[in-house]
Amino acid sequence: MIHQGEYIRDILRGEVGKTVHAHGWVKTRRDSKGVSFVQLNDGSSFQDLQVVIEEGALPEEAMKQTTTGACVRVTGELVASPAAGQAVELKAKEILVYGGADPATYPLQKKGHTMEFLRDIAHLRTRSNTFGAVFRVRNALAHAIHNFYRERGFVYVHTPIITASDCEGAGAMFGVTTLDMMNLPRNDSGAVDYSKDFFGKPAYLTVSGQLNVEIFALSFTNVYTFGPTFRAENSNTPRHLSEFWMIEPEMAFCDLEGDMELAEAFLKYIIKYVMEACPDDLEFFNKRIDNTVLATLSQVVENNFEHVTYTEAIRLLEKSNRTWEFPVFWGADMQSEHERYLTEEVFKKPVIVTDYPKEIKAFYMRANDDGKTVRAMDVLAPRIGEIIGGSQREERYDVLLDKIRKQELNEEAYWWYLELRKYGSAPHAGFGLGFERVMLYLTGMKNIRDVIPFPRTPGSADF
RNA sequence: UCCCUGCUAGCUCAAUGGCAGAGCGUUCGGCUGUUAACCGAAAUGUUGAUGGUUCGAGUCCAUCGCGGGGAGCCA
Repeated sequence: MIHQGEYIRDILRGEVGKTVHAHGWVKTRRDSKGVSFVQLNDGSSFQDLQVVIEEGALPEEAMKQTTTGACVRVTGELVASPAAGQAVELKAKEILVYGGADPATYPLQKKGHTMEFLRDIAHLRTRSNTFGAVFRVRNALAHAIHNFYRERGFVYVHTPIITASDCEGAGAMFGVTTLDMMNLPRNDSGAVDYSKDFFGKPAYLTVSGQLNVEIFALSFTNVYTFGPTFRAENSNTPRHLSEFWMIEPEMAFCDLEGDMELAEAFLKYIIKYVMEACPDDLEFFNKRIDNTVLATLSQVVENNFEHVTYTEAIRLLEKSNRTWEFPVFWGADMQSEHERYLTEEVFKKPVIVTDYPKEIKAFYMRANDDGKTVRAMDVLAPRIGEIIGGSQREERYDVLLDKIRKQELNEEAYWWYLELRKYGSAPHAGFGLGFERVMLYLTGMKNIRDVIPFPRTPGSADF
């Protein structure tokens, strides 16, 4: 295996004169009279290692197989590069071809490909410049998230992926069953008899770890989850996946102000972290994908988020003298066009909207004294819309029970959630952040299917 | 799920209802310490599928499939 110090990333910073072994996949090859140039990449950095092969230095058979897409090990001397583009290059003395790649059929060309085409070859797109950069950033972002919470004493909680409680929210859920679909057990009234199913009752893939993580917040104080989430909604947009990753912090002894403070610090931290960890990759995104990415990220890190209440936001929209496709009035849910107007035209930066009407928000959000609004907050970002949704939770037993009853939810299903308010309740708050939405923001990529290794969307679960 | 739009060579795209094209890639040759190199030549097609209209359909019509943009749902 390859150890620290042996990746191409390390070789590029290596000492001239040393003999090194470079392992990787050939990105391109250029031939001149008497010399060939092979760009080698092992995923460890955006920059390739330029391998220089003088005529006759390597066996002809091996040279024939050293084509775009081939996997090779090159042994040689690291030398200073006489040309621009790289500080050092590898002067080949020996080559081992692990696996060739027929140039006539290898689909990746030197020229740019569309994201749609690359998505169809998800087993090879990881070797392209764009997806190399995307997945290095994704990796750095995951580390940034854990670092942020660890530095603040948060406990990382693994909430369940399979859940038998259908009380997690309004999102459509995927069923999990081992029943024979061709021969379903029925009860007397003809309905499916789930007592015969694997868990003895209907089970689903989780749409959120929030309710579970609240249990841990009321024991470990500050906690977070970071894991996959599933939505069976028939959403076909560049911003939705059926399987995506979500980060959900939850803090005891915390109100909405503390929640917002953490959300802002969190976004700034992870952006800064990735900017420092992946400068080459971000520069590539800025050059080839979206030339506003770097400026936008710096701007977010350096400035404070805007804060408005829902009521103020509605007033701003009403004052705009625009004709909206969806009418604006107090009590209406904000639409994409409204969010975009606020973030892209009024404030031109992330905006935190708070205190929404209780009718358009979830039952567990803490009621304000005005009787009309709840302590909810959405962080809206230019271009991608809602990136964080959170709230202070209703910690008062009677108020929560009343809400569950008024919304005609299944009171019994929430028995343990209610008991958390009965035994040692505490004010607490949290939010959910879509991991891939942050990826869109960081990379400037336009489609969420291109920032996750293997996208799952309605009608599509390849690879 | 709704609205709009697209599907032609490996890729990106041309083609008034009338002979199926180009660039890139590939192969071969040339030139050059090259950087998405350059010059010349060659090979490459069930025009997404199924029906229909027509003397004749890549082009028009219908249905289906898949992609893209927008919307809804949301993270």
